[in-house]
Amino acid sequence: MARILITSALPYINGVKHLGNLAGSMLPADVYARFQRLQPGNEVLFICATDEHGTPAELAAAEAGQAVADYCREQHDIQKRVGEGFSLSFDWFGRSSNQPNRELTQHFGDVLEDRGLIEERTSRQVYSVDDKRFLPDRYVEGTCPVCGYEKARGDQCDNCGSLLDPVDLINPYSSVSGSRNVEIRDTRHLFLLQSKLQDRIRAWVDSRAAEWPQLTSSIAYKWLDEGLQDRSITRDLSWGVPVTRHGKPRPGFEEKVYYVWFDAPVEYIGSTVEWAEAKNENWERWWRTDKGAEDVSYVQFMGKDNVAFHTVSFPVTILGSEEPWKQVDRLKAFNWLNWYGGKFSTSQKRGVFMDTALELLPSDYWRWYLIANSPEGSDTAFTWESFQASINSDLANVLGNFVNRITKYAQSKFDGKVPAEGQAGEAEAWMVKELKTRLPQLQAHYEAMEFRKAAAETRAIWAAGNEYLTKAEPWVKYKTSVEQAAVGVRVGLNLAALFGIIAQPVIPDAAGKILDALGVPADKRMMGFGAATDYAGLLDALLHGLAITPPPVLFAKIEDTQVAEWTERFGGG
RNA sequence: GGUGGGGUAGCUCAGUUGGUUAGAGCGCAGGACUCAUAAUCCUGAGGUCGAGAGUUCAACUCUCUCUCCCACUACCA
Repeated sequence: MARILITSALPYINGVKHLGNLAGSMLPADVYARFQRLQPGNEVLFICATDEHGTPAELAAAEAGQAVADYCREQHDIQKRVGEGFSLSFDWFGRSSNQPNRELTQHFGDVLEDRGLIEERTSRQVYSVDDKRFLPDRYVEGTCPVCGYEKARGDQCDNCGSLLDPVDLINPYSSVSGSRNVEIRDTRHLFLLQSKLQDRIRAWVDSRAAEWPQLTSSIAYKWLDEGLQDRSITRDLSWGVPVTRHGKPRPGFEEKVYYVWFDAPVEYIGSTVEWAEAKNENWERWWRTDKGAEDVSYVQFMGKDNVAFHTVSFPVTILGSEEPWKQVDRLKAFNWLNWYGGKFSTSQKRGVFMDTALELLPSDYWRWYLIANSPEGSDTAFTWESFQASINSDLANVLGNFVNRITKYAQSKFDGKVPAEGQAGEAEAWMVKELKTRLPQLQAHYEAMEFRKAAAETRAIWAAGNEYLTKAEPWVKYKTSVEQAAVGVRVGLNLAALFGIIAQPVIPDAAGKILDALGVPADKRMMGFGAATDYAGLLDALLHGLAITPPPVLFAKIEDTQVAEWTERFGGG
């Protein structure tokens, strides 16, 4: 009996996420969670939340003319609904602004200070008098001291690529308001002394890196090799976790909060606490190795931009606390899903966003495409043409048509019942051999979190079903021997059920329709395939005489006219 | 600039420790079949594996140089 904790990188609160965000963490995490739930005996906890603090949230709220708390509550509800629309099966979708995260973050702040890992330092920051706020580097613009470009950002010049310090900009101004009434002010902040933990973090990475993909470990080692720098973990903002010491406002920090990157990963734990409070469950047996989490296997999913924070920064918080917190075991990172060679972009409205996607097509369509073309090995391009080709071929033609043809035939020739007659022969032996090699491979790909390969293998198994029907040709045999035709129909119906079972992680809605149509009971939908599996038995699992109902067409094809319309509307191509 | 990842059939991508004629899906051409959403099945065409050099009996695979693309580079998250 395995206990598996799964977290997806937390989507930021400032608006509905695009397909790239979905493909790069929430969706594969969901597919993996669904797969693991289908393994007999597994206990799975799948946690996510909105990441709500920070400057962008404040600015987005201001732009929307709302109080930031109201804005976040509204956006959280929207993201929650959209996630449900995509059948993301979070056990809990929390909020980093909720009380549990606040208390945990303050706890970590306290403990780290007790361990001598925090000190106050003064730093110089750009302050916008008119905006009444300190400005993060990228929100300060001005003339580049290197090349003279007039719209350089405070962190980097887009023209010459130089890395900049905002205090070096010539004629700086606020990109929030455009005001030039900005000045450099001293401000006190808490610094986390990451440099002191360099060796411990490296030792920890060494102990885990063998199980991480190359993308993950190379990013972690790069940071370690460059040397961990002490890092400010507080900000001059009002929206965030208040900085406290022993439960009371910290003197001098009344107007400051913890930096969003300090509190966001803590929300993995905080969201679990929210879940436990709501469901009357025990969160510590998932997170405290002294309270039952010792045997938990913890898997994180994220885009590559998040890897450093999960392999280095957050481990500093956890290891530095010297408390028995559960650490990540396996970490799956993704590259980017691109939009016609460029990037998806919220501000430029490039690409398709989750809410809009659901208006166009059912979630299964998107889920299948984004998993079958997952940006695992490198950045991957989304195009309408390949989306159309993939859906029409894989889902409509190979899977949908298979289910349709066999159920319709059973209905017209066998009274819509699973036939009992006939003996398995050569074609069935071939099919058993296919399943015997392919199902364990499918299983292995899922366990290795190789999602493209899992989708390809799933498709190959569906395709083998069509090949089987060509070999068995019940419609030909029916003319001479109804009994022989019955074998093909029985096996075909059982294959349809099996295809529904293996489809569940990726396309849960359609899989459910198939399994319902074939009357497969809930407890017969598990998919743990291995050496002990009775592969021949899979072809004769449905009860003889069981009434089946051909489901309505499972996947409508995507027409050329739709592609043309969407290309026009979304600016692809 | 530094670091990392890529450049393999028209397109999207696999290619394990270097080893016989480099693979898959889509697309394309031809054929078969008719139960089915003109779906399915079979066959075929198509690649000097970014360029050059080196190591080796043997290189898509290892080394070096060059070139192109992308990401990260710690105060956006």
